[in-house]
Amino acid sequence: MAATYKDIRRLTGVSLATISKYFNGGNVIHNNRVLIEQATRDLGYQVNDVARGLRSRRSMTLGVVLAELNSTFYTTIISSMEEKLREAGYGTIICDSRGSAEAEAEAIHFLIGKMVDGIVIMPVGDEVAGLAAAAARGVPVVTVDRAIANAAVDTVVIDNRAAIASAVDLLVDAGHIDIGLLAGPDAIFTMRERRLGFREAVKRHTGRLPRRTFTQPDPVSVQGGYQGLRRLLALEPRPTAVVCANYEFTVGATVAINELAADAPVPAIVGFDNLDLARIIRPRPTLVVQPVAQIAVRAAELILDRIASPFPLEPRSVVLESELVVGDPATYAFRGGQS
Amino acid sequence: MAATYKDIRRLTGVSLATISKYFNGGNVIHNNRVLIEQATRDLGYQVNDVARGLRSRRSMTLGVVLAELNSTFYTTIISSMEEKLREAGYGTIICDSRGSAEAEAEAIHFLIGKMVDGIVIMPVGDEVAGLAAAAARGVPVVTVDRAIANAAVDTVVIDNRAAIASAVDLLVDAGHIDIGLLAGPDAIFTMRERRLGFREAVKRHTGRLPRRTFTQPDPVSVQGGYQGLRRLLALEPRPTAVVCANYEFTVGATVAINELAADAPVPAIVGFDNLDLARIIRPRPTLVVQPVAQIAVRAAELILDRIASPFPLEPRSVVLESELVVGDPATYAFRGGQS
DNA sequence: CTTTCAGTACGAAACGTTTCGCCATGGGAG
DNA sequence: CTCCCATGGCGAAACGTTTCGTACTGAAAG
Repeated sequence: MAATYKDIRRLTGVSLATISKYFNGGNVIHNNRVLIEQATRDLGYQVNDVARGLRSRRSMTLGVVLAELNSTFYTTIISSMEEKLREAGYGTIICDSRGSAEAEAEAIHFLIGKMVDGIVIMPVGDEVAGLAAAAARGVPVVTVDRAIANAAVDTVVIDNRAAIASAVDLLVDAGHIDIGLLAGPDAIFTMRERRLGFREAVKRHTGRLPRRTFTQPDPVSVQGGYQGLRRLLALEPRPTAVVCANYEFTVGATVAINELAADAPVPAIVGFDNLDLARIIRPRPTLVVQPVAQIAVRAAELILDRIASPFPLEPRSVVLESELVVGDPATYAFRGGQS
Repeated sequence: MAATYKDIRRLTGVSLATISKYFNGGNVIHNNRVLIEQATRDLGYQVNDVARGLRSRRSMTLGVVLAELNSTFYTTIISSMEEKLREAGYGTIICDSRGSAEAEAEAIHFLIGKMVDGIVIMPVGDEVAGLAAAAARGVPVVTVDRAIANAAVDTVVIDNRAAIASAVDLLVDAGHIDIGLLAGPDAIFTMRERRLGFREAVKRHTGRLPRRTFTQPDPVSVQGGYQGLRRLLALEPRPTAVVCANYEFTVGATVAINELAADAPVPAIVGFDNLDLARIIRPRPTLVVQPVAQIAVRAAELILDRIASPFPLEPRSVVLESELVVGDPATYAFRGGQS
């Protein structure tokens, strides 16, 4: 159905080798160039990347495995990354692991079968099952957002401890002492780091470790943030401020606060990610904002670099800084002790 | 580097044809089956989909072209669709056209080169440039969310007129007469349909066509919704209610309303999409909610069906209903005439 | 007037599968 | 005991490229 080099040869008399050279930017004598271009137009010819990939062993396709397609944070990263990769000529196959390590391993298997030239992964847990398989086939891997225990892969993360510390600092400055944390399980890199950062920061300020933390098993759930905030508020003494360790928790906590009885004391709150949120919620919340576009761009750079490099590179690790976007003072002010 | 059939043959003595049969689920005598399985394990063998795709002319990969990866509405659809497609054994290559018809055509070109077995597209405008090329190569196409003028492709859309009408009905019932519309340009199918539905509904109720509509050239922009609402409110007489024709506009309009002076009359508002929004904004807004998961599933079904069908099918069109999720009465109540 | 060399062109052999046509085997029907 | 048919196996030829080694050309160098 679709035209091939052979059709072009038939129309032009030029050999396959020369046609290949033409389509790969090589030098071709003017006359042949014109002939090939004419034939290409006449036939509506388009290079078959599958055949090309088989022979050249480069599929010009990258795989992306992410923990949750339904999360703004991840899709924003994908969006920037896809743009960058396409500019470099690469297509992007996206797989959603839905937070399951098993699905993640399957996805990697799948991508290897598709002969992707590299894999960008936002890992579910601390171990990624398919990593050995990828390494065995020389498929480079870059992890994003979450680091992997002692694996020789490139990594892009933010400084999670500093991120949380900046939130704690603000709250302490505002007069809060009893601060709660709403985070996911320690099995998740970001949650563990943020919890550690939280403890460090609280200890640094108060000399004591915090007690008020709530761990929600499902990290990417609005519902979890909702319940978590309610649990925290049920504690005695009740925390006067809460830090939410990711976007979904921030949304859930906001919902819960919205539902508080009018006379109930509203806790101060600092959330995570997604600046848009700051614009639609009143009073304007304070958020730890990650440099999403940068994360994406750096990840793309790392993987492209590694693919291009003729010899194995040392594993590299990029750590980016987050920013605390301070909202309406009413949302983080200290309004006196517990009720 | 990676093992091939030849390696398996070397270890087992079984012919390539039989090995192929095994990996395609054919009948293989018990002894051979065991041998092949053993060798597969020993070698860490995995089928090369690129070679398979070249020979069998089925790449088991689908392309998705969407107008904006940075839009919850689209990513939610992608998420459900990817799951469905993967279950059927297909990988998904995602391309973001960023609202540009040119990028859209490029994306289709790119996908055709990758020998995708089908393309799901959320078109930018009323014409899709690459459609002919896809048809010429027998690559089936399904459009989602937006229909395309007289093209022989399958389509999944919602009943946009009814969707908007349900919003207008609610507002009219609440006592509003002077209702504004915040929509994007008519070049976009959904925007055109929703505007038409709006006019029809208003006319049906009031006997007159509405005058208060604002068209924002950039349809997927929060900023546009923000400006649009301010423009509408600057009109004399001022509309007492506003319908927002998509998600981004709804967010933008909400921001604008949040910024209204405390004493300024707040217009009633009905928005579009993304139920999560309803949970974090207080008072709870009224939203036209599209059946996102269903849209995705139906689109996946259509494309898989068409790929599987040995003979060309009639173009099919699926129209789904949206749902009006009514929020806090305060957000749509009529509070008297214009100021 | 030969030698050399840069610039191109070409044929043929890959790349790792699937698929086609043909052959061997063996058990049941006649 | 023969014949048939179902089952499974095999070799070889694709699929549409890239790439390797070789060969041609004409102009510059000797």
